[in-house]
Amino acid sequence: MAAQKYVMGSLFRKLIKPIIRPPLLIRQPNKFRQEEAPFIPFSQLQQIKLLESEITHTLDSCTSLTKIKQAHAYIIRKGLHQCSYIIAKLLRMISKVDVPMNPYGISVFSQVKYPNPFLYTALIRGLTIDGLFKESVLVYISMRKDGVTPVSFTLTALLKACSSQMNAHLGRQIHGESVKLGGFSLDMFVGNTLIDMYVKCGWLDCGRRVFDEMPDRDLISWTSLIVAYAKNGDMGSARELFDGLPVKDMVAWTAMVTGFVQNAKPREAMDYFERMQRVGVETDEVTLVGVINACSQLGLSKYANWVRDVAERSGFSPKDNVVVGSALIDMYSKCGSLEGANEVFKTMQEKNVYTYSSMIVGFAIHGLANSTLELFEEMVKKDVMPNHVTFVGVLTACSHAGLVDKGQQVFEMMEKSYGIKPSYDHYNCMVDLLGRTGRLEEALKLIRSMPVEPNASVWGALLGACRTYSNPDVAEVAARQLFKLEPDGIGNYILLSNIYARAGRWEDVSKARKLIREKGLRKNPAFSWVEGRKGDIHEFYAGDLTHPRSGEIDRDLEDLIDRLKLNGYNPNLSCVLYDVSDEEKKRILMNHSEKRALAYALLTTDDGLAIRIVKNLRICEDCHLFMCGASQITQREIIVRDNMRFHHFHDGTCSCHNFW
DNA sequence: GTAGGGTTAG
Repeated sequence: MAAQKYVMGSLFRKLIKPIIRPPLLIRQPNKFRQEEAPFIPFSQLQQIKLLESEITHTLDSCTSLTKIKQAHAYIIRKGLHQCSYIIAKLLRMISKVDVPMNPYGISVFSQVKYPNPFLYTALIRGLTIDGLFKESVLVYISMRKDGVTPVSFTLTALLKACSSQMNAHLGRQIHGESVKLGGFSLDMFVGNTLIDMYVKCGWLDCGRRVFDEMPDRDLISWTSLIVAYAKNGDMGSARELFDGLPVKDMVAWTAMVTGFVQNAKPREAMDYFERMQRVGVETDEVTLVGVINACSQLGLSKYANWVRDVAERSGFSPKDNVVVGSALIDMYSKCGSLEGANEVFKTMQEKNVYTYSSMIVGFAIHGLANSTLELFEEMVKKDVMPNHVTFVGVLTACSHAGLVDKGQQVFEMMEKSYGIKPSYDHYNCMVDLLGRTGRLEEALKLIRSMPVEPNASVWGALLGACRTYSNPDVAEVAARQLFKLEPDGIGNYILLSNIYARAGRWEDVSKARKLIREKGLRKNPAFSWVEGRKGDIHEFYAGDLTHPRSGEIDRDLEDLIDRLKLNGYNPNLSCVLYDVSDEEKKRILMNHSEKRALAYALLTTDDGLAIRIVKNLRICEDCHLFMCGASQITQREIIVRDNMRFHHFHDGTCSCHNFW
């Protein structure tokens, strides 16, 4: 019976809609309505309808404040400035055209005596887009005071505002209230926006609950949750949800690809992208940026060219797409190919701050300080405003090249000339810059002069410098702070113990190692990867001899070491920070993952080709020396990307000039 | 009106 009633109800609404829907002067169902709403005869209604469509049409082409003002004057002349529908349209145009909603939009709005819910909503949306959160909530409050019932639109606009303010409490309150008012509490739009809000505010569980309670879900609901899990580092749950999707569109696939990239799983990202292509899902700019980033993380050149090809074939050429182009620059430089990066940079017609910054960072991590500084000047000349990332690039370049004065000059100029306040990242670069040249005390002074409390990465940069300059005293100062800020950061304990080891303070070494054991922390294994002949990837872990061609690798490596020794190479035993015999130290050094990766590459790739090795930790002095020698003896170019920067080994020397 | 995105190093 009840069901029948409902069907009748909706049928009734459908039937009468064209007759009773007042197309213009929609009045609020409030107490004034009956007395004050003017009666419009049917003949006039027809005319007004025509006018309405004419004005709507004009509004669509409003592209500036002047045009909007003209349109508004016209609306007033025609006597339609009280019409919620028309004014709502005007407000929507105002937010599109970048005219401030406050005060112009508000003044237009306040001329309407009886605003309907859609007009209120247009104002709330407009204020939200302008970032005027408080104002949009105030409008909502006055809407409720006036007895105007919010519609589904209103709720999505408000929830979006709450999400941008990270105020899930208020969002929940507003939603709860609307549930009481009835009707649309969990319609798909509201539900999806609610999920998104909870997720963006970090209330993943609440988001999940909304998802579970929604009577109907669509792809958007699923994708929102997939993204939430991915951002939370839970790719397992993301994958589970994704697998459960009967129909997967481009956005859902892209969410997975990007999710893997954000969780530093580039191989899985590539894998998903390939699957996505196999099932014939289209690729757009966003997908491409994801794959390109995956490739940057992998750092292997064969994939780089393939990805660029895919981009071109999908119709996104760096020539006319600044986003794809900038991402490609970053990718090529992280794959060790500055030529590739440069080539893309030159072909790009539009260059923005991302483009320049990517190229600047590219030069910086390859140690080309002069090119970095030149490009920075060019960018300024062309009126592209640098941002904080640009300065990270410039400062990194100064740091890698030991240009202390220049770096300090740039650091000061940042705020004075460009109004960019130094952030942690910039302090980090400066500590690194001072620390690398041995000015540990100065670096410490800089940290102590910071206007905000120094964070872990700043202290970490100092600790790293203490390792290079074997300074256990300053190291202890940094370590004390780090242990407070990152009690579970294994790297800090290892660094400190290595610094003690260098200084021969073995008792302190064992104390530091005991601390690690007590905390149950596990060391990150060191590994390297290298491309095989067919673009396949081979991973080598330090001391792991399970590669199928381990026997040959061992043999060739010993052979290579013997040849290097004839050339004057002497294993640098001080790189082994264990208190063991020299023989054992030599064995440990030989099993460093980058050496094994090199031996494998020499074994399997053709002469004349550059060998590219990517590793997860910083290259040690002995391996650096070894690579220099190997590049001379074998006459192969060797490019190693460690977690800091690139080293190009060529004919016995390295591009970093042994300063890294 | 609702979902996926660009440049950061140690």
